[in-house]
Amino acid sequence: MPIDAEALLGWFDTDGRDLPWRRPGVSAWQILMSEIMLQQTPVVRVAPIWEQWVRRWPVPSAMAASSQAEVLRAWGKLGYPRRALRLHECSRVLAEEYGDEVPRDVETLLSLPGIGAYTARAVATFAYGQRVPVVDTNVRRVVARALHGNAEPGNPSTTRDLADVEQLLPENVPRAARYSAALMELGALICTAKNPACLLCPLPECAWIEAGRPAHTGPAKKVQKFAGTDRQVRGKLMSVLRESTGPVERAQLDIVWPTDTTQRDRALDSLLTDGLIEQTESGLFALAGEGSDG
DNA sequence: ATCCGGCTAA
DNA sequence: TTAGCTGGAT
Repeated sequence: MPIDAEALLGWFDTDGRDLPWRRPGVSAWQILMSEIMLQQTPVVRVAPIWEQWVRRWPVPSAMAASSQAEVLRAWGKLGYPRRALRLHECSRVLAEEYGDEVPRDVETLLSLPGIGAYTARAVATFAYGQRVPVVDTNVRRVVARALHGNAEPGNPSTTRDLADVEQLLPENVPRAARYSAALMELGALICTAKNPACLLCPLPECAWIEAGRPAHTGPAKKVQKFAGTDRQVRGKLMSVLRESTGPVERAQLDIVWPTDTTQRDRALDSLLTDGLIEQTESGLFALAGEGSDG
């Protein structure tokens, strides 16, 4: 049972969000920046940072000319700062090896740092209007429900979902690109994880509705903890270095997590390993690339 | 508590 | 294939 393109696109025209990276004239590089920021991060938190970044780094070479520390500071509290580091590296590769432009084909996009299965296809579709299946968490949920009649996606592999969406895409290329955006939008606004707004859903047919909205069967998703984890400690350590204007003493870092010194040391070490921070010759700590020119 | 337009290393 | 990675809003 297909997901009706006419109904979905009509709804997207009237009810789709006017997101800044969907405006006409936004470059592929700027769309790529938005996609990296949107990985695991809500739209409302990304939008203001993205607006700053498109002005500050309108082309890859502009970002490549900035230091890692500058990029990490501008990243602010978006979270998962390894994304910022990879985007910076990506900008360097684009500037040096691709003539300061974003490649169009999925295979090449996949080879770039920080770009995986979702982001490569998102850029190919949203920046270049190609007919490529784009599968994110929203699309997986919509397909699981409307197509297969399941409350939630089953296996974590997206291979099946890519094949499903490939089948769903309209043959007309620009129409297929809009269909992908609309499918994601439906999952973000209507077919949400909790309390889906089925009464507002534009789809004339939905296998999940027709099955009586059965509950999810199978293992529950693992809950991702945050409080008390190394991630929280890393976040606190990074915050100290972001807010400082230069290298800081070890003691400045120690005070943000005084309880568990073993965990604190482990977190600090992992930041060094990830290349997010560095230690100066005199033993002070700083954001990566703090000393390099930008 | 739960959810965000995932990627990478192992 | 899975674990680990951030932080804010609801």
